[in-house]
Amino acid sequence: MSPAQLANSENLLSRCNICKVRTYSFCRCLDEDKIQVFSHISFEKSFGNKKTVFLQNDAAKHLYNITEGNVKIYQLLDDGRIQIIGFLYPGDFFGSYSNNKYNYCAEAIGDLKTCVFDQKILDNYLDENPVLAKELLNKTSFELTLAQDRLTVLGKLKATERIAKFLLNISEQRKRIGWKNNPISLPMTRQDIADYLGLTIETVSRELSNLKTSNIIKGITSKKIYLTDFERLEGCNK
Amino acid sequence: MSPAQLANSENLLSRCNICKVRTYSFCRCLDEDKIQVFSHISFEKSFGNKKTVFLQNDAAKHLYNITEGNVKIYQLLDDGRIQIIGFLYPGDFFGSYSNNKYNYCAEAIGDLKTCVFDQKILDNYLDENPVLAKELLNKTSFELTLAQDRLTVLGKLKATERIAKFLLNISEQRKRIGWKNNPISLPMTRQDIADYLGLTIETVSRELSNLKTSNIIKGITSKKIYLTDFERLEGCNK
DNA sequence: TGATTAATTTGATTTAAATCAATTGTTATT
DNA sequence: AATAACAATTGATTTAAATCAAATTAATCA
Repeated sequence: MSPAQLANSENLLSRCNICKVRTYSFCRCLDEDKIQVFSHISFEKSFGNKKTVFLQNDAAKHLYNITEGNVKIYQLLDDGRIQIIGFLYPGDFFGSYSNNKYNYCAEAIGDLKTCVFDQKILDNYLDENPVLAKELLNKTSFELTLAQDRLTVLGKLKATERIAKFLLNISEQRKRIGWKNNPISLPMTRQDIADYLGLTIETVSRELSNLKTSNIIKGITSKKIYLTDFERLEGCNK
Repeated sequence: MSPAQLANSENLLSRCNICKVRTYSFCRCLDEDKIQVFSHISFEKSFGNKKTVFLQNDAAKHLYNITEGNVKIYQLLDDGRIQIIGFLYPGDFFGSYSNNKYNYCAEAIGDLKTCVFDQKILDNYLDENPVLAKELLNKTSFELTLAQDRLTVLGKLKATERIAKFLLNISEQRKRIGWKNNPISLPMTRQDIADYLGLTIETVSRELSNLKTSNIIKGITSKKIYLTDFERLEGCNK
């Protein structure tokens, strides 16, 4: 029997067994015995492009793990200004573990598949499984360091530096989950990049054009970029 | 015997028993039995004003909990630019739980007392105490939401809005740890505020002056400010 | 206490990035 | 393939905040 057939016959058991992101998801810390139980406390949910997963201030009932696709999480100000908090990738989890309200909106970029956990059930599960609690703590701590690094980007870096760092970060992220780090793809729009970097769409576009004419990057399409000169790109952030 | 004398005679046992920040520190989740054991895995350490607790990229061996005083954590760019990641208050913990290097520098603002944990020992302790692991996860998740809120401040808010939000946040923070929320004190310098808000010292000074002439705040001293008009101050951040 | 140094405020000018405006390129639809 | 709808780029102008420059106020020390 193939893994997929096994999945069919044994149902939830093997959803985790054939999961492509398990090696870099927070559930990776569970052994085969535990994952059988664990697979029963989550379910799959898919979203189409631009579909909202949840809104800021919604009651935070669930925690999501990305198994396929991308997500943008963002905060909205009452006059419509948007700040994108992050772009998320397979293996990232989002939602809210500890608060009763979500702290941001979450929206699918392209087709999205997620593994969904009920916050309360997960919370109970953690009491019996300190390994998982520690793994979640590790992942959350790591998220926190990323957010802190981003504070420096938004607080101190010039437009050119922000763009350069953004491109390098995406390249790194790809490496981290085992994809080749060049060329990189930008699944989000220019407006998204602007809202992520605290810039305007025009500035993003201009800075990308500058990097192109300096032969530091090469545009394959507007959403696919080849990083020609890593050294000089790194030099853009002092 | 007074609690202090008891502390002396019974040593570490009672350091936690007389601890002033225990009700809002991560150790609050431990009952009396557990805290006796727990008190042995930490020790006290004090720092004078402007003393460095650790530097960015130092090996992250310890985790600190503030029992008295304030800390600023900041990132340094190689050309000397500074971004202050946060100002920390009694009951806040800092350092790095999951990474092997600290992600920021930490420096005392005024006299500082901390409760120090060895990262590895704490990590082992968590295996036996999922409650503590969950509490740390809760606190870290909360830190993450604060950092995310700050991304919006640095990415999207105007100078006036940043200052207004900053003052309101400090007022809230005081309430959270049970102090009266007005007037507020600003233990940090104007330069620190600027480096925290992604502004310059001149802009901070000017914006504070504007708020004063609009009778929204009143300067008692340069480090002590009375919030005269909360509504209009909140109105400053749309 | 006054002298010295440091911190803060206020003013004049410059500038990086925003805004306003138009054009070009890309994707989807009939 | 032509049209429409959307996304991205490029150009001209404005502006919020940075920079440059003093002046004022507060803190430290002999």
